[in-house]
Amino acid sequence: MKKKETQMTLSSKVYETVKEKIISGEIAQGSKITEDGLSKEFGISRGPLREALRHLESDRLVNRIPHAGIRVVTLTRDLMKDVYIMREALEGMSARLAAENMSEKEVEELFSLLDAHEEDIHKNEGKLYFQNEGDLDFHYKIAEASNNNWLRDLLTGELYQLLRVSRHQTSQIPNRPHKALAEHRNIAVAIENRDPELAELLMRRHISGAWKQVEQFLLSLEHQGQENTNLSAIK
Amino acid sequence: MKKKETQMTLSSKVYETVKEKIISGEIAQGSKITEDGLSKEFGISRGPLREALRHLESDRLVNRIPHAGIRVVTLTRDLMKDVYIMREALEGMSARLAAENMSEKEVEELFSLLDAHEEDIHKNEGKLYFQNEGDLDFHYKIAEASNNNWLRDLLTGELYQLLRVSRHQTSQIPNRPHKALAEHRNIAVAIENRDPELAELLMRRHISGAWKQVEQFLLSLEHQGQENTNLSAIK
DNA sequence: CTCTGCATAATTGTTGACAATTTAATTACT
DNA sequence: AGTAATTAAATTGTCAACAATTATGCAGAG
Repeated sequence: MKKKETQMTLSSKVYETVKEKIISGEIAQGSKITEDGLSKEFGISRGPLREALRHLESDRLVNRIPHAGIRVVTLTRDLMKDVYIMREALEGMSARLAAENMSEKEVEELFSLLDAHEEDIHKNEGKLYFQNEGDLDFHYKIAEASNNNWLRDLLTGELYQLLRVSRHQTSQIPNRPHKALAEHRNIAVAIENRDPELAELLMRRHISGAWKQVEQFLLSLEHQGQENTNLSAIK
Repeated sequence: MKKKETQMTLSSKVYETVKEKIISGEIAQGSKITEDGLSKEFGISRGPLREALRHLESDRLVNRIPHAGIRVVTLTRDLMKDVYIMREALEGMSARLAAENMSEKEVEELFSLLDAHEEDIHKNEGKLYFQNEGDLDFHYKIAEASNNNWLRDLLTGELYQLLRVSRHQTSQIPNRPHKALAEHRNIAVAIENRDPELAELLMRRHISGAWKQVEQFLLSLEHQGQENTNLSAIK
């Protein structure tokens, strides 16, 4: 499963590198990207770089305006709302499909994943990073079980990446890991029982509930006059 | 609202042209595309062409294999199933959002659109083209009313385009336009009554019902030994 | 006759220079 | 002094040549 690094095309390598820099926050949200600057930084010509930027654009990690330039995405509250609405629709469907298609073995793996997360929660009480990682792991696994390539690509690609970007902002949210884990377990049980309707319903509730928490957090930030945390460096 | 043709970039012009050629069937499904061939056909260099192909790739209209080449998408039954599942999830959500957000004026326009379709059906009894056009018009309008940029882009972009490609194969399906129109009306009424749950439910039924018809049609084709209609020109 | 290995051809990946467009800064005019 | 037009700088868009990789065809050995 190891990829031959030497055979990877330049543009795909640059794509991965820039993507990680955006997700990690090393390249700030809303900051402007110049092709010349990046190409010199990586020591490549602008050709492959442009293709990498096209790829990032279709991932919605950057916005391009013809002749004007490229800006890294800015996670406004409106954008996050769109993301969570998409997640509710797509992950709900994904949970339904998982309940229909998941093999017995995969269901077992899903439960052992949940057990591992419970361990992590007890061990790392208060360390939100692991909780968030665990949350994403669970959703990732459901998406892979959907047996629908397009759906899986969207959930584990664009949407997943934007969530990782946002995590740097929302990681301070005082969430309740036990509650989230319980919700995950209920979804897993519905899948185990081959109950597609219930699996979808529970997943949708889980995600819309998460959005309510995130939205409250973002609103409280804005009301404290810190709205610039999301809009920094626009100009 | 008119676009300045002269300001459109070459790559975007080529993108639109090739896209229409694929949708119209002028470029056959599964056929191989060479950069050199297309660039000579359009009289441009390979640079902009490659970016156009990248765009088509992210639209899922072509498949690219590194160093090996590019093939136009082939609409297998499996792919169509994925598409309709996506539509059920996303258009269902779109109908829900439309019921929440659509302005009074937009609702009126939606109903007059339906009236126009009814006219078309009576006038062009048996002319399936208009019926399909009308069907897509309705779904297009719902998508635009969702007030969610990402959702709208997906429905009116990738998914919409693939449906247009498939219409050349499925246009022979003996559908019942009055039934489809009645379902559209019920959805519109649910939106008018500001009933998001019902609007979503009806839209999902409408789409999954359409898929059952399309699937039956594709299966009957395969059983008649005409499965090659979908896979022609692979090699 | 089939399989392996090499050489050739075709295609994609990459580069650096050049052209076109937009943004800004400066100058001229009211 | 303020505004509009004009020019200069920076950035993106495009091109054609070159390099790297993969597929193809042929020759020869088993």
